[in-house]
Amino acid sequence: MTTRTRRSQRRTEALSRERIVEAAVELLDAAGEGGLTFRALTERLATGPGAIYWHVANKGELLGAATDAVVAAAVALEPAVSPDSPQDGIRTVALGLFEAIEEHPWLATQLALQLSRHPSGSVTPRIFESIGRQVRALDVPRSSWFTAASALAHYILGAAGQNAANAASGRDPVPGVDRAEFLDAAAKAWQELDPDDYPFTRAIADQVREHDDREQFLAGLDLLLTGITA
Amino acid sequence: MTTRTRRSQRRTEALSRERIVEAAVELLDAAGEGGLTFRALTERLATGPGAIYWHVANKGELLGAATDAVVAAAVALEPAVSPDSPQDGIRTVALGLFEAIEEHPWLATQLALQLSRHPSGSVTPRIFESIGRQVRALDVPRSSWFTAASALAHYILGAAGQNAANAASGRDPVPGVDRAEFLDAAAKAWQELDPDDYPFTRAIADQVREHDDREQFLAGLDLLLTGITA
DNA sequence: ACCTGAACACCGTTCAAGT
DNA sequence: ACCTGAACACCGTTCAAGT
Repeated sequence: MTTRTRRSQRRTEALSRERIVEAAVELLDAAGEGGLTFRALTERLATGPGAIYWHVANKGELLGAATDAVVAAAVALEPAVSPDSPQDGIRTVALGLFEAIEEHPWLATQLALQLSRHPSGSVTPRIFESIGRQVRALDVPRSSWFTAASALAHYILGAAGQNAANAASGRDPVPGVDRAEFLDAAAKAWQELDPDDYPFTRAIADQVREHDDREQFLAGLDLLLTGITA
Repeated sequence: MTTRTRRSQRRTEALSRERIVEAAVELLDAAGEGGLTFRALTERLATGPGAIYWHVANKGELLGAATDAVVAAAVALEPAVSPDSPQDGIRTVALGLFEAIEEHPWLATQLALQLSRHPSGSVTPRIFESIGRQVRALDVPRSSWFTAASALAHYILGAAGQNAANAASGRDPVPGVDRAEFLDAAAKAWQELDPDDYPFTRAIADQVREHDDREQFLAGLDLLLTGITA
């Protein structure tokens, strides 16, 4: 069950912060939060814990750097295409983050941690900037910029985070947990709730089974965009 | 620096799942995620780890139960007042969750975990139901219920989560970290960003310093409500 | 300046044994 | 049925020592 190590022989290139962060992301992708340990990291990098601590202060900083690296890659893509409209630009940014969390489900929790606990770090401004540029292009007064950008960031990160597990199970080839089963189990559980306490949740349980995460995500985003430009 | 134990003598009441969850919430409130350990728990409950494992399966289940208990208390309050309008009802539910995260900052991360990894658990339907009831009272077609309720849940939890640290530092009497300083530091860091890379973020840095979390939260919520009822 | 690896304190969890 | 507490495997982190 343990991942086979690809390099138990001596490493050739020198260690670097970049190389360490790269390995951390790989471990997180492969086995989630619990997969990132200093022992797994030292094995993969063919080194000792002291070497890693020379380049990063502690595990928290390493998680922050891994989060920043993935977010930077996600929001850096968009300048490539010039959107038809500001609305389209916002959809592109939003989908970029949505897909980043889809590929790296551990990102959802880390994002919540980074944004709330370290707002002066690099992750928060990066996300704020890419959303904000599109907001500025929207036809809203300057005094509304901050509110609009905040609301969009909250919605996008909230939605992306909550879809993380769904999305991950959708591409996961691990036996026993595919997307249809996952949604089916949730829908079934919701339908068996107490009718007196949960009338609404029961009433929409069937829509849960049929819905598409991405469509749902974009539909909600459009509701917010409508409100902003109203 | 360690919290003084209140009961090192033998406990009088029998142990119960409820009592354990209650102690877990207290530890989480006092010292955050890191504060909840089985050792701290056994000391506080004057028992051994085996006794706790008789009532809960593992730490994950305990965190889930603590989260559910706090959320249940937060959303249970609202039937007491009957809202003037569905919009007002949604604001009440939203503020209830906002305040719960304000009082229990660890809730932000746990909510993200519960909602994404365990959607068939008790937390997700609880939140969905309290939002959904108000949505149903809104004048929107049945086919839009699910989208509207989802969008609201995403926004509310995303926003509440990202405000968690701000809010906590606002009431925290711990020396060196009060709310004004915290926001000031963030605003200052944003103003020193590279002008070429971060024009938007720099431009609104001063609004960060002056904004009120709760007003901002409600303003964003109203944008979404406008979009839903448009 | 950069790396090694043994050692430390602490963690979640188990389980034979008690009542 | 419920609880005890020693023990186990594993974790993040440190640090004297090497190059």
